[in-house]
Amino acid sequence: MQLSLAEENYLKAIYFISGPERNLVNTNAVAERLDTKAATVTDMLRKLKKKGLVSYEPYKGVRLAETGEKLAIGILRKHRLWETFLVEKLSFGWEEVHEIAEQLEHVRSSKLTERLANFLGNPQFDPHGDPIPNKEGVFPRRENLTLDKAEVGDFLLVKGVKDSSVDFLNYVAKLGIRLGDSIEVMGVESFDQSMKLKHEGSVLHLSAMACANIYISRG
Amino acid sequence: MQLSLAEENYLKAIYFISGPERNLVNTNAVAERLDTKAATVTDMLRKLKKKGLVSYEPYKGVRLAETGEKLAIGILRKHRLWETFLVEKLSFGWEEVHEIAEQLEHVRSSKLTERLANFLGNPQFDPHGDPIPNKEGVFPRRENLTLDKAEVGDFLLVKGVKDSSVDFLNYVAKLGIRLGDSIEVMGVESFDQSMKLKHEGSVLHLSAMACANIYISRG
DNA sequence: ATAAATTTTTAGGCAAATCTAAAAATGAAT
DNA sequence: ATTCATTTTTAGATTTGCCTAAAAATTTAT
Ligand SMILES: [Mn+2]
Ligand SMILES: [Mn+2]
Ligand SMILES: [Mn+2]
Ligand SMILES: [Mn+2]
Repeated sequence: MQLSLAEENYLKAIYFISGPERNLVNTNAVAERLDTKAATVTDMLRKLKKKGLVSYEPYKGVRLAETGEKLAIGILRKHRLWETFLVEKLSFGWEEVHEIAEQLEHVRSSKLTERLANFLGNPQFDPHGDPIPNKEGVFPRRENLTLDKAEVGDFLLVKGVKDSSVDFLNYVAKLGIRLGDSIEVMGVESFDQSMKLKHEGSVLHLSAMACANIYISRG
Repeated sequence: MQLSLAEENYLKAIYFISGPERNLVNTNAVAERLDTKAATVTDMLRKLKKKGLVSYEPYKGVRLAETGEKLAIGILRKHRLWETFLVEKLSFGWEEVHEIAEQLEHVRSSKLTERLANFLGNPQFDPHGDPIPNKEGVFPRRENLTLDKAEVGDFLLVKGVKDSSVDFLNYVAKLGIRLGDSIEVMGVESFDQSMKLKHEGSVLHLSAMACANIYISRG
């Protein structure tokens, strides 16, 4: 199946919006995510349906068909591999790579994808801690535990970020927090749930909102 | 200037057809190279002219304007850098990389291009021995001497291939000839100008046609 | 110098992906 | 159960890149 760039982006958008529960996705949600108009989305949904990539009933919503999901995951795999390449091999900052990977993910060559994965040491997670599906589309397991759920006295490892906006990524980088770092919860302010943390020997204060966007694992 | 993929391919096609002498390029030549129709080319030439990227007079021909040439060389730089990456880092064969580089060359990010160049050690020549222009668009010098011009007794170094077709690249690879190898001319058959060569200790026979497509330098 | 062949452009269309504006369906509120 | 608001689709255009067929210009041959 030879997809256009636009079709690939629609599949990926539907994949993300529908989430792990594979919910029905609204036309407007797709339009907003792709920064386009609802009428444009309707056109594309009919096209994707005709190609058998989604199930779509007018006014009801859309969800990925099996083929569509396979393709979406394939594009996601490429996206995250390229992001890893850019950070690990070309020394890009983790806030710079998404935009470039949005282009690279559309390069068609399964041999390239697999050679790249191998060159990178078959990474399981991308620079933001997001799981990279393997060639068969299977994701490595990751606890979806965020820092705000931790308790005083916990010793934790930083596993990823939930919010991958440039602003948040820059903020986390400025704090010196990197994936794999260990953090100890020293206290939680009951007024606003902000946290006092020990990180690399020094003490940090993070808002509840920031904590809710950092993935961690226990010990 | 934000170019479409099609526009970039036209600029590159005109660049190659016009050659180092910057000759006027015919509509049909562009159509043939891009595997499209003359009428389509005419449309695009008017568009590129309006953008100031080419000078074009109906029925006369087209040539790149300064901006157009700069852009074409920039795409060529990316193409050859990606080819180098694929061969050097991902162990692709030199006959496989052109097609993939045709896609990668359109990825827009000057930071990516320069990081990639740096990662590769700022190579001067691509896997086919073709010169890689630097960031300013300046090409490294290469003698355009081919093996068929050499004489008996010459000691030579293989510098590149003139014909980059998959067939020829496979043939040269099968012979075991690689860039940088040294070759000694043992004899030239006066009947058909085929050459008897010493390469890596053994003796090779190459047709005049093959020899005319191998770039060499003297000692 | 004409005629024939070739090249190039023009005319008219088509498919993909987008838009705006209007109509229709759905869902929420009285 | 109507009415109102929101969501979604339809209708009608636009732009880009491509096509075929016909016309026009240029080049080549007689
Ligand atoms: Mn990303
Ligand atoms: Mn990522
Ligand atoms: Mn190439
Ligand atoms: Mn090359």
